[in-house]
Amino acid sequence: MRFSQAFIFTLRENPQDAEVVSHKLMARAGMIDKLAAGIYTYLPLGWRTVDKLCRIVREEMDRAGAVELAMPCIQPAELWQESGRWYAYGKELLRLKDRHERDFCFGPTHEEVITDVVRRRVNSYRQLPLNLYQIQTKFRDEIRPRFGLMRGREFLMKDAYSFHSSAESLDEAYRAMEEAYCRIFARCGLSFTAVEADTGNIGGSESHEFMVLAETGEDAVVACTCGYGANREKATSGPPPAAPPWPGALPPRPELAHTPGLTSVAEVAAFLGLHPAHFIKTMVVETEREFAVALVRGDDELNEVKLKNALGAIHLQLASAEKVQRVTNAAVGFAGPVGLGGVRIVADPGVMSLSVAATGANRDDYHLVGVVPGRDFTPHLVADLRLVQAQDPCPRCGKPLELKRGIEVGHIFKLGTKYSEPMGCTYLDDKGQQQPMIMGCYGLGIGRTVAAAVEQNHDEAGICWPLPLAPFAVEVLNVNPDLPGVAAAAERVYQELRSAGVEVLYDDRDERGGVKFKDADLIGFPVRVVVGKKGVERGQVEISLRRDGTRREVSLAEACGVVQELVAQGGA
RNA sequence: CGGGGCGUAGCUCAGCCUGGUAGAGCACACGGUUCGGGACCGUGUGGUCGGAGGUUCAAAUCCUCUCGCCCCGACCA
Repeated sequence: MRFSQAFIFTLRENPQDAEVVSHKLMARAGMIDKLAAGIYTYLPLGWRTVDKLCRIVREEMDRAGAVELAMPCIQPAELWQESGRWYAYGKELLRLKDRHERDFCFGPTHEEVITDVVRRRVNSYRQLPLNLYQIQTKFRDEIRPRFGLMRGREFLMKDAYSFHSSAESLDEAYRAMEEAYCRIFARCGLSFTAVEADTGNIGGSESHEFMVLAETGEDAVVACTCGYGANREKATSGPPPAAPPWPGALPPRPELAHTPGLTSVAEVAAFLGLHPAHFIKTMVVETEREFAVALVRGDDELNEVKLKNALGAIHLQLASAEKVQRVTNAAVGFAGPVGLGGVRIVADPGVMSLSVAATGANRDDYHLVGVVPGRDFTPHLVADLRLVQAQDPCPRCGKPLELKRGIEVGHIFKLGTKYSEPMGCTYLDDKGQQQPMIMGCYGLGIGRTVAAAVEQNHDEAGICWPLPLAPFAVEVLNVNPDLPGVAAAAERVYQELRSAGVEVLYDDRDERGGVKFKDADLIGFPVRVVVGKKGVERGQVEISLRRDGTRREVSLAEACGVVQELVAQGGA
């Protein structure tokens, strides 16, 4: 491909709305172009990279025994009503009507469609297991799209769905997908980790996320040197340090303490001469069907996802001040479990292990001191509600946990029968009994993975593509296009590389050398062949690597061979 | 949805406070000098100042409404 014909428009400056490096660099390199919030055009260079990733994904999916198909992006509401998600999904689901006023949605995911496809054809355990995948554009009307391709509304995703007649079979497919994902990300040159994850609204029993570690990641993950890793939403820890001994004598029953205007644990603790760990932090939350109260130790934070799961809720949020008032008869900051009725109370084990504690009195400007869990109140449920902190002991080995940030590039789930059951996707087992199929689903964000690759592979000058994702492996840079001898030499190298099957871009533009060098660095071709006047006079060209900047002079005749070798070595 | 910010040339922005002929750099076109790391000089093209309404002799500038975009939060296979 010749640069002059390649539709490449680089930007000298960062677009005004770009926040993270991947967005800035991909926009400047002329790979993507924003059309609307969270909606992007892949320009030719960007599309080539996407295509590279897709090929890798297809190879690994095929290797793992999955079969490709393509489902519609527009889906009828009926299917979503069958699974129940038409009602469970919020505004994130883009709903539309056709000219007959029939309801449709733009698919944010395809469990319903694939389940329908399979249920109408497969009816025997002999036809299982199955694993089907597609690479397709999806749309989720995110509340807040941001960070370019990292959180778009319209985005490309590979999604695979497997169907089984036994948990063992599902497990096999799950492991195969896990391995395929590792191979995919490794082939892309990404440094990543797989962590345990919450299953969210998709549902299911087991779930792992593939995280590319990066400062700009939107997800918090905890990791231990022993190999334990989990999304912070899901992470557990060993027992945190016990609260310090209670100062003074244990009162026979809770006593009121006047704490005017003191609403935070830290303030009240300081005022009463107690440690924050002596407190029971009491939070009122609201789910789609009830109010509930969560209790964690004063020095801990609430993990809302854990609470949501403990309550069996789909949506959960902290109650507004007005609703807190209604539930506790007090302003925010004075809630406590003692004497609180009419709502379910869920306590973290850390709260129950306090021998004595202080907490809100459900009365403005008062706290209770000397509260004994189990004596003065009894929660309806005790469950892990604690948000894991850095330095907490690892739940497996006890060593201190690390807190990192990651970009979620893949997510795999064991769905079980969450879709097959309501949608009647069943098979006859070897005893002639009808059973719902056991399902798994496996997502991989294409655009997000590309963005993550840029986050991990760039420098001051631009992108440093890992060779497998580079839009072109090699650029031939003609420094003096006006000199016929140089042009002929560059043309020769270009043609030889092309004939050799190397993906090469020839910068034949009538531009100054500096402009071409800057563009080459920005776009980030792993290998560069510079053809210029001085070299050509000696029959030499310069070959350099983007990643480490190393250069070498080789003869014109050798150039193609050397480049092929470098490409074969991975361009690094 | 709550809080904050921004919409002026293709791009990045100044001008707005304090109303009075719409600007710069880059890009683009032409001429010349340059030519291995985003060249220089000259000339030129290009703008319903996001939109609607209002105040005023006069609005990019002040007021109201509206749309879009960005950031923080809540939210999220």
